[in-house]
Amino acid sequence: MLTIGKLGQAAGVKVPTIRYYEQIGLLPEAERSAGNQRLYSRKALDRLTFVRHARELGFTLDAIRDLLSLSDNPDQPCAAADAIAKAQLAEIEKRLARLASLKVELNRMVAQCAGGRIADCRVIEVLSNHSLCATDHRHPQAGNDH
Amino acid sequence: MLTIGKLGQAAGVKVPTIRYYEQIGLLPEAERSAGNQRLYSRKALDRLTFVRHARELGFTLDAIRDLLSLSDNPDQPCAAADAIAKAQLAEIEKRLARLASLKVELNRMVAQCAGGRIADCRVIEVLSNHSLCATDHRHPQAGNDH
DNA sequence: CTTGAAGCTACAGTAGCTAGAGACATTAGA
DNA sequence: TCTAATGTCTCTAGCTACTGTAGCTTCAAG
Ligand SMILES: [Zn+2]
Ligand SMILES: [Zn+2]
Ligand SMILES: [Zn+2]
Ligand SMILES: [Zn+2]
Repeated sequence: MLTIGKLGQAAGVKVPTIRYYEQIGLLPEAERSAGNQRLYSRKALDRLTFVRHARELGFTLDAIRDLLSLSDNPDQPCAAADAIAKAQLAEIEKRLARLASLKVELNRMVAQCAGGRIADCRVIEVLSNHSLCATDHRHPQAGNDH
Repeated sequence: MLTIGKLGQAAGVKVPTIRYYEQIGLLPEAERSAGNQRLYSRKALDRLTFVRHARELGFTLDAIRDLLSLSDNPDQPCAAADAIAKAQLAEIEKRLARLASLKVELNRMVAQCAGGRIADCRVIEVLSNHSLCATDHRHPQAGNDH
């Protein structure tokens, strides 16, 4: 059995994050020692490692919740899990496309500025006026990365 | 003079968002009508349009605050504005790189799954075990996109 | 037995909004 | 002119996924 600190180290997750996951019901309530400290089994470590890896791949906690409960039913068909992964892939692709067009515009802005006064700054100018942009980078609904 | 609703329509910004911007001091306090409703000038519209465009390009509200105050001093050199834009570009590039590697992994996961039971699902398998990943997509600090 | 690290709970804060409640203002039509 | 519909007001709470704080208790090493 591991304490929360050891578990965190082993999984690469900070201690408060583990407690947070328990609080929101993503992880089951941990067993407690006589002195009320949380104790974790190896299985709990696997679960947390799964969570961490899915987070690193950008899945939301809600998606991870679903993935966890799917992975608890090994005999079920995996279509639901695949659908979640595909949705995540689509989301990532959407963000990639958006970021790519932002990059184009930012590059243009920065490259076109000659470095004079604010009054002549291309950065300020473009920010004031979208019609100076080359692409339609406009906000087709994004999510958050991290 | 425009009411807040007209202003929002003209700039493409929702009414509560305008009030929020005022509340956090990003926009100056608006004049008020006899009946205590906010009234905006054309200059206020320009300012809000600037904010919206900068948001669409992914700048944080803090960065926008700085850009706005820079743009109020047209005779100053524009180095500071350019630096903000360059930092934003760097940030976007960082996120792009990360998302690109996430995309690789998600694609692999999805492609490798044959669509059987959860027990054999490649999606679940990869999520359980990072060593099945092709790249090192690991979390080098990300931010959020819009 | 003492000390310091690690654990506990509970609450506040982050970014950038969004949504709702309940009251007042304005405007268009009958 | 009255009324109904829409718009606006303030205030509060909620969203994601944590992170940090305060003030305490427990545990392990020396
Ligand atoms: Zn410049
Ligand atoms: Zn633009
Ligand atoms: Zn599958
Ligand atoms: Zn991986």
